[in-house]
Amino acid sequence: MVTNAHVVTLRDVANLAGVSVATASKALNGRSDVAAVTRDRVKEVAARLGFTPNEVARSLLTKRTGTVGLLTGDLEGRFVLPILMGAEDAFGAGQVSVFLCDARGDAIREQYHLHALLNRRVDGIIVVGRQTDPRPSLGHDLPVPVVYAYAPSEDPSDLSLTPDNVTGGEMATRHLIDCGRTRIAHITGDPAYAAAQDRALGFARVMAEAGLAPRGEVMFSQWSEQWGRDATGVLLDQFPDIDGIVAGSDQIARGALDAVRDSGRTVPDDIAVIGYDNWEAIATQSRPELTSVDAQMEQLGREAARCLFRAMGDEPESGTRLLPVHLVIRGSTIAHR
Amino acid sequence: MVTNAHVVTLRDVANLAGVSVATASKALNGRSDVAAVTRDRVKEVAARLGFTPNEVARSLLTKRTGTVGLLTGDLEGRFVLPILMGAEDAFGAGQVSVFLCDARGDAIREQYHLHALLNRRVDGIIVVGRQTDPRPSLGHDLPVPVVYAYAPSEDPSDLSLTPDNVTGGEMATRHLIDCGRTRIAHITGDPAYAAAQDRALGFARVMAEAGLAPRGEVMFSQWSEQWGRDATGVLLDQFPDIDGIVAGSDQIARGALDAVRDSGRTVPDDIAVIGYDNWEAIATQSRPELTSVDAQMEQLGREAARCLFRAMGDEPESGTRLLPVHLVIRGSTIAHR
DNA sequence: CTGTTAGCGCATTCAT
DNA sequence: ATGAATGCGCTAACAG
Repeated sequence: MVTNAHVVTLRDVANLAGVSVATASKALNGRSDVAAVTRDRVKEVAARLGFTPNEVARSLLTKRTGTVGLLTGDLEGRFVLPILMGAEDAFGAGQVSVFLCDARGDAIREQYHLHALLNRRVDGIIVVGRQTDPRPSLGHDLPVPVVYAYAPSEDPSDLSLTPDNVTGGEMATRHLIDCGRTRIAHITGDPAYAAAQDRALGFARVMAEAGLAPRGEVMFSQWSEQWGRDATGVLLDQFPDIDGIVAGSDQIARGALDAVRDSGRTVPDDIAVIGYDNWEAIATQSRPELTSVDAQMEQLGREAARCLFRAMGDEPESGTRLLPVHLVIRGSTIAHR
Repeated sequence: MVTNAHVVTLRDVANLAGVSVATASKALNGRSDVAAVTRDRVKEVAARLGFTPNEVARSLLTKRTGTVGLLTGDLEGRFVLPILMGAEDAFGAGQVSVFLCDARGDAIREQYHLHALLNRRVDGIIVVGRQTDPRPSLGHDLPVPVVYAYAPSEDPSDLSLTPDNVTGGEMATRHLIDCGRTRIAHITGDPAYAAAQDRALGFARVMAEAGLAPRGEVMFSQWSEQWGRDATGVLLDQFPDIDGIVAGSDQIARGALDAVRDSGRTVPDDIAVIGYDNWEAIATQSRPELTSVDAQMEQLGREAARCLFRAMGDEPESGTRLLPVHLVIRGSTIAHR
């Protein structure tokens, strides 16, 4: 703050090095047509003066700012953060800086932020939703490419990346079956969420394939531990022979763990429980630790960044791509020994 | 993407409106010396063409980009996210866009990001740490103001904002005493954390003031539920008459809840438990819900933004300011009835 | 190899 | 009230 009022410019460097601004520019940018001695001298002076190239000026000229916008609906959501991290990471390795915009679930604010981003001439935009339900497209009359992450765009001609929840539900269910369970129920969250429906679909498919009858209907309600406890309580009364529970989220699974223990049964010996999301704070802190399906959000963010990068160069892709999820096995399905 | 290759510029607007670029600029920016009819015409044309002022060009001229950098050491941390949200919110209300940079705990990366931010000519920087332990200063030879949030700078001539953990520890302890508890212990996390030490200090002070002897030494170890369970188990053996536990975090508190229940005792009737951080996912999902101390991170982020805003204008402030925390009372200290 | 000339898009003098 | 000229800091043609 107390520094020299004058930020040193390329002109200062050139003057002090006794060359023209153009030559200084070439020297600093490693262009070939400049004498080695000259280059060294310029670089030395630049370093001595603490010269930092003004990206703003450069951007104005090159029509590329080296910035992208990360437009999120809701920062609070557990899922957006890893996506941000992945994207930030993928870009950070390059030369791109990231503008973070939180619309707080408000369409007006989103529009406002979108304009700010366009005015700032970002090279591209990643839209990160909080749910896997399709969301309205930003439209196609934008001067920059857009990639939708987690929440896909309603418009199939946009490029969207979203985790494969159906396969996730299948994997979870198959894992319980592989563990020798046959009397399995599915407790999950809000039926209004595509995530809940998709996972339930995966569950139903694998059960049918295996020729197993689910213990009761799929139980939809809320994404909370409370619901996990309550639903499990009902389940244990209704089907005392139950030996496996596929939960729609780690929180629900954790509630299930508590209810099973309260009933005097043991996890995983009597009943195996599997969660979803692999939320570390929940999954690794419970007793026993929770086997869970990991949607690899950070990976998704990285991939979104790569897609955007490609779209900024060549032809843009389109369509909704389902990204793979994977299983993290812990003590709630396979006991330690 | 398929749009007009040519982004419309002020010159286009001026041409079509039949005025000079200068006049168009004045009209759009609401300067007084322009005829009402002319202004309307220009505005109409601008709207029709979908003109968006190029902030990059404007920045080059005005020497202000309307951007700030949010430099964080670790996005994963639960504490930085609300701070980001608060800052983003406080700025978003104005005209400032936020660059998000995650150094991932690496000093080299931090330096790298710092340079990128300076090259992009941000108007200011907020440095967000993951712990409340003081961190190295970015230095004073920067051309823009810096505010440190959560993790204060080691240099007292920097401006730092950090939550008041000592008072937080005091509040928690006093609350238990107010609830009629007198045989109180303190279980907390890693003793290497300033947060653990500060809260323990607050605990010790209030106990002394109240003339109460803590049940045993403060138990330091890890910020985990496991530790909360284990420590509480020991405590219950050693001091069977215990009636209150001040936990250094919500996770520890939750472990304590489990251990207390396992011992056949009841919370809060037999033993009151209070957590720290007010981490919703933990505090509101436990049985009973957890009373906790909230450090108001979002508030801290907002305040950091305000401070930076001020520093960008007038004289910069300095020193480490402790921000107030507050108590959120739930069922783990006062039973419902 | 180096320097000169021309802008990038815009806001701001200063004439008119 | 309007417009022509100037320049922010830099890169990219050119010409020397």
